[in-house]
Amino acid sequence: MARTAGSHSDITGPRVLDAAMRLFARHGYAAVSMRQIAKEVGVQAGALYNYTPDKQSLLSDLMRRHMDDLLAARAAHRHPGTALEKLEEFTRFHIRYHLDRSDEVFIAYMELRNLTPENFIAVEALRRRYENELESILRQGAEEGVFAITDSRIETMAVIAMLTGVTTWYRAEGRLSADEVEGIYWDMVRKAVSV
Amino acid sequence: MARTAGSHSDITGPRVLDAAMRLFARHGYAAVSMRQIAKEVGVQAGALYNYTPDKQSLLSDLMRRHMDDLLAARAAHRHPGTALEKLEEFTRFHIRYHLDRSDEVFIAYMELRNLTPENFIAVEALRRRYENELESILRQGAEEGVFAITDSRIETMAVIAMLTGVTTWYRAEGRLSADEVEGIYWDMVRKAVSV
DNA sequence: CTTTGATTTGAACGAATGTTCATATAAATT
DNA sequence: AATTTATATGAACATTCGTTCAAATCAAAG
Repeated sequence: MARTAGSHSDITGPRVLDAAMRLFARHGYAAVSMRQIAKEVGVQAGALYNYTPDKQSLLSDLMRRHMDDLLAARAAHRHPGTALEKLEEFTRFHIRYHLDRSDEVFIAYMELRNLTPENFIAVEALRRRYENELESILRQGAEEGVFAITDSRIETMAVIAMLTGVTTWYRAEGRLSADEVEGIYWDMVRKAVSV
Repeated sequence: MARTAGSHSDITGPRVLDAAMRLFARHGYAAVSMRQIAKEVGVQAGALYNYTPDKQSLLSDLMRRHMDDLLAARAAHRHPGTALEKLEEFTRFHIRYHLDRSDEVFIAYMELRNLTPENFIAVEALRRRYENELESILRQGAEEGVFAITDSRIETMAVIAMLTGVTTWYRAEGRLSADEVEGIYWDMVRKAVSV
């Protein structure tokens, strides 16, 4: 018996997913070859198959992990309170979380069509659970009489689209800090859904 | 001399761009082969090169044409008026236009990274011109004292992201008509930027 | 040091890629 | 009917693709 601990797979394994994430985010899943990923890791293409059964699994693993992490992080931030308090918390959480992980977010939104049907269904279900968090906040606000909700599903999608869009233009070295961006978006979200 | 009029290229030419648009929107530029496009047109792959110098030109032509059409349509709708009137006009125009051309819009937002650097610069400049239309409306509203603008560039991007997001979930056969969707989004946009 | 087995290499596989081109087809002018 | 030329074919090109696998490598256990 040998090589149970201290083997390279502990190191190479994560690096494969890491390289795949960076390359998929930059060039797109279909445009990235297994050989490019291998080169980024510093290994031959054949070695990748010790860590993934195929290329498709790299993509679906990245997506599932992202959605799982997002849902877990969100659950950790959830507190009881008024709808307005919850909405502010959700807004600030969403922006902060997405700014910190622009690569994962980019992949999660751009590469859905490159998922196998079954993988797509699984990832879509996780995404739907996250969206439902916001929708139930908006519904609570409507019951409290503080939010003007015509169709809670549409308002949910509109708010999420607005918030997630921040990843397409925000640069850490840019004019505004993440805190300032958070504040501006929170102002807009609050006004957009308020009565 | 022969074949100046009535030749097949009048028919095949547009069909090539049309097939490319549909397939790029569905599967992504990198995932679509010239042979798939040819099959959709009902022709052999070699014949495509009577209508495009290469695959990249198909993408950049689609994008430029879309941005040109968008800017021209927008120019045709532009009227003098208050900032609020202009914003409503912009909002309704944007949603209506984007709902009618979901394939073009999808490509224009998803395939930017597959453009050659020079093509990217050209398309990005057109997109920027369109965004500037909205930004100047927001600035006018700030001067009039009716809009609360902290950073006009951010508010511009936020509004556009929210509006464009409608293409990701709207289905013509769905629960709501385009008119109803327009109305809901206009309510949200107006409130989001108002003082 | 030898053994053991996890890890990596490097070559090979068939299939698919974008593009080219000589050849064939067919429509419109002469 | 003969000629001309735009259009399309179908085979071929050099690469690259995802994936497999026997053989080499190498670190830890005995």
